[in-house]
Amino acid sequence: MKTKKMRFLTIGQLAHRAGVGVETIRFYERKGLIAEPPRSASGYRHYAMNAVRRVRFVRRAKALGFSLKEISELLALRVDPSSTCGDVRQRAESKIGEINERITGLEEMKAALTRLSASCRGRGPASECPILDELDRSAESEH
Amino acid sequence: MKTKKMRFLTIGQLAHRAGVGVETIRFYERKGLIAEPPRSASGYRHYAMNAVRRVRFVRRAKALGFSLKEISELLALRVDPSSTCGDVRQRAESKIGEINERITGLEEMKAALTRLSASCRGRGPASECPILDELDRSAESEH
DNA sequence: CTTGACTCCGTACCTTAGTACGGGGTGTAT
DNA sequence: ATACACCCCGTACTAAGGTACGGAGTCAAG
Repeated sequence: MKTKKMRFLTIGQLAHRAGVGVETIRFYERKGLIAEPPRSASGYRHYAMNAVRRVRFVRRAKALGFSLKEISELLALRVDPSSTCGDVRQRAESKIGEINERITGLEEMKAALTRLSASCRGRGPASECPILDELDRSAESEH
Repeated sequence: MKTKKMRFLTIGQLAHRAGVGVETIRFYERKGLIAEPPRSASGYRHYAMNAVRRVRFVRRAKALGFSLKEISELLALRVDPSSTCGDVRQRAESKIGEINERITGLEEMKAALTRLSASCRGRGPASECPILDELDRSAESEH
């Protein structure tokens, strides 16, 4: 347990500060989400302090529903001088659209399940359950 | 292309009628979602007509948000004489709860993204985009 | 100078729900 | 009798996002 104040972070320290596992850092590096840091003579990764921000960026973007692939595109936009703020906003908006679609799908599932659930008084053997019956009984939607 | 009226279905016919691929049928069999059918002398699967219903049951339950594992539990309930209709309904209701949680999570993402998106007027280089800035700038929620 | 924690690397494994592949046998229409 | 569609099986691969493993090297403290 070394806690000497250093100008850089080891991979374990970075992982800890960013709230992820060490393996996750190396995984993100392989995916190109964080840059390969300089190495010590013995090959240890030495991260600058702001690497924490970078990892947290990834985590926050993920929490907003972006995939790692999309996150690396977002990061590429930032670096590319020909890309604009509008490009970024466009991505945010299309992600909102995606989320809306997913919500709609879930609402539909929920409505169907609610209807099914209401059809069942909860008495009697499962073999006669109207829920299972209806799943079984043939089939509007498909084919 | 044989369309002679038979009392059974080949795997391809079953797949076609159920609206899935042949490989999916074999996959469901491996997963225990559909029973292993009798075989012809040469090893071909011979499905009873009601196998179509079974496959469609799986597809419909999946469309309602159940995983294949959960679907096999549902199917097990139906066969188990000690299980009741209430057990089935309970599963439906806890799935509704799960869906509600997912919706809530998506609503939160959406709200956060909407706020971010509004902070960006869409002008200027991506490197100065307030959306990226905020993703970058440190960090309430984690750690 | 040894112990224990940490790091390196490559590779394999996990989950979910399939899809694809390759080499072989079968069924049937022409 | 031969073409062609269909079926068999086991295995590997896909996507996403990591997690785990094993053997080796390294670092700092006691």
